[in-house]
Amino acid sequence: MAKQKRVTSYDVAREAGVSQSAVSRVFRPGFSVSEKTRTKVLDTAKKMGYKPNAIARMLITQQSGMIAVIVSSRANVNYPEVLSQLNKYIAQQNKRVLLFTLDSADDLAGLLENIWTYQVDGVIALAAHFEQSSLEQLEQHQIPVVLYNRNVPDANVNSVCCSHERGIKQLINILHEGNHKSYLVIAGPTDSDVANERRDIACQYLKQLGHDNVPVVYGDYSYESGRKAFAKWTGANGVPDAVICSNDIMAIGVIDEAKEHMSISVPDDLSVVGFDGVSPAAWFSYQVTTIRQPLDQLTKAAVDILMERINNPDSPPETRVLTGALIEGNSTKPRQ
Amino acid sequence: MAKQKRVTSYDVAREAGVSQSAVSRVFRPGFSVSEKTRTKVLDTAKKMGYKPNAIARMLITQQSGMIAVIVSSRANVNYPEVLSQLNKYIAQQNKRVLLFTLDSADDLAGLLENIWTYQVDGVIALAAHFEQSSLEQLEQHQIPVVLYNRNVPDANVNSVCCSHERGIKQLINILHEGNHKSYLVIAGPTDSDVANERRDIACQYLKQLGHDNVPVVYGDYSYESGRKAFAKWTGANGVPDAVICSNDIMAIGVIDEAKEHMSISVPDDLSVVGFDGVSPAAWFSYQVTTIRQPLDQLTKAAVDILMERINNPDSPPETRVLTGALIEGNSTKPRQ
DNA sequence: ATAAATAATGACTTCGAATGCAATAATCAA
DNA sequence: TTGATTATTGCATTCGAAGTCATTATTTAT
Repeated sequence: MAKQKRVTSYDVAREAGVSQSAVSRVFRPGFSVSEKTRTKVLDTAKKMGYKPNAIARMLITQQSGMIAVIVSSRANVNYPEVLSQLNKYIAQQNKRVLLFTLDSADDLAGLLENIWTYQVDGVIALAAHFEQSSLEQLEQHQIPVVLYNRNVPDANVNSVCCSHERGIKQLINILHEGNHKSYLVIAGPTDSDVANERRDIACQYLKQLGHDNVPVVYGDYSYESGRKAFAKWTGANGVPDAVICSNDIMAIGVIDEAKEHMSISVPDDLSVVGFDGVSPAAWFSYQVTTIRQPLDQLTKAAVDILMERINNPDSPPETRVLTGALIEGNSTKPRQ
Repeated sequence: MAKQKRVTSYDVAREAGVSQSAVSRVFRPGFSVSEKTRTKVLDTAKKMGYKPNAIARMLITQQSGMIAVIVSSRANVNYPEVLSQLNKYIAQQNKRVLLFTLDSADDLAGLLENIWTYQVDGVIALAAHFEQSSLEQLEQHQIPVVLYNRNVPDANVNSVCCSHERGIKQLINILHEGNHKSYLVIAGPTDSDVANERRDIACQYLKQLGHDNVPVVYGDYSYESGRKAFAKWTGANGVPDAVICSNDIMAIGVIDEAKEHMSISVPDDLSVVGFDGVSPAAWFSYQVTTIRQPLDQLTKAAVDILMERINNPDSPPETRVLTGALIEGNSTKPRQ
């Protein structure tokens, strides 16, 4: 039970009667070692329980094999899943995820400095509101970055995102063609870029279709906030024909609120659409009409793009926009 | 735009006219440095954009400041949230989460070797089925481990878990006292320790209360699996008085299946209980009677215990069992 | 068999910060 | 002012593996 001392490449070298360099080469792929020494080293290494120290390797190779993933501390509803997926693909590339939490937006500069000290091979940002200057900070350090579901207009950034524009227009088309007249938009938190984007797209497109001055109320993406926002607005203004929610969970809240407290039938008296395509949206009690974000492809694309920049730092920035799939549920229905 | 060279402590030392040691000491808390050199160093460091390299520091101090978190690749439903929480508390301790994925149980030994090479300060395991031997492997390397929601009987391990026993008994008491006669247990995947534990506790306690040979069918914790398991069993055997599901999501599946395909009313004709207390369980359309796992306390406890072992390696192993809160929803009702 | 080409090896340096130790400077007491 | 204490400093070494370069062993060609 004595405190095990760490076995180093020198220990193995001595024991196997070779040089430390030889041991090192055996553990690096594609280096020239004779079969004899290779087996000798591998045998003694196994016998002594030697594994190359990742930290020392990082220091000398200047490559940590780690990818920094930045998530917001007040986690957006489906980010945990995104994180899981990312981790899966990153692990497939034989790299590791090093997690960083961003508490408030103004910590970003400090956080990036911090990330940099870890010599990470790349960064994937889920939550941060990136300014151009932050990106430059990382560029200076030659660290490739991919933004997930975050568009920085006219910046040279790698990013993947689901086309909110296309998706939201599809949803609104259904409502518009279904002859809905009065609308309500329930948007997400205003400090979220994505939430603002979804809101703006909806409002603009509605206007374009002739629905001026559509009211907008705000939630925080949660079930409760959806319920309350809907209850409060309808209490004062009556029931609209259709509610456009910035995510599925709030849409579910709206549906439940209608069901519980009002004698409003969804979809007969009220149509509701969401966004994201999370699993509860498909549950029988809700069947929300929504756009499913291609989570799997999005995360895979993010990792692909990042790997490409890591292996080939001069590749130009790339934005990959994937389109979500329209899911026509049972929460919308044309008016007579 | 030229490739920025890394600023080292030597560079700062030269520029500030002091030794490298001085620079190092300025950046370590609690070391003796005169006020004059401290400011001088800090100024030039800031001017040159110097930050101590975390990797080099890890190598020399033998402390990485990283906590390995092991998650299963086929993620258990609510692990993403657990991960987020853990990350939050670990970040509070000024440490980082390094994620590791376990694909199949037999990779564990290799994975642990791998983890060890990163010199992590500690390990939190969410998913792994740990054998005593694996634990010894880490113990040899002096790396403290905390198991999350995983009991290794008569092993000296640090662990936190929610008392399944107490919770499930509470749920069953409600059903039993509510005069339910026929039961069905829908268990989780058999390769999950937690799932098996929940199943066994339910069956044993039911037996103890005089309900022999309660049938058990299996799902995989998913909504669909809950629906199908319930549909299949009732199709062949009729509707029981009560269904005990190993998690909330399957319970929700059961409720929806009853609602959709059968003219079974929950809770009038059928009582359903779940486990976990995930948010959808509280939604108006379901209101599942369940036990809420104290996620926040569990994760906090895990991190606390780990930090204690890191700072004081000789602390004896500790198991902290937290009790979940019973939530009486609207999915259960006493029989006449 | 011998020159030429190739493969394998080891000595030594490197990555960047931390720290033991000895030397020096600053402070204090008398 | 001098010696004793204490606070700062710098030198040199360390952590553990990787890679450069020159050297030696091996293979191939002639």
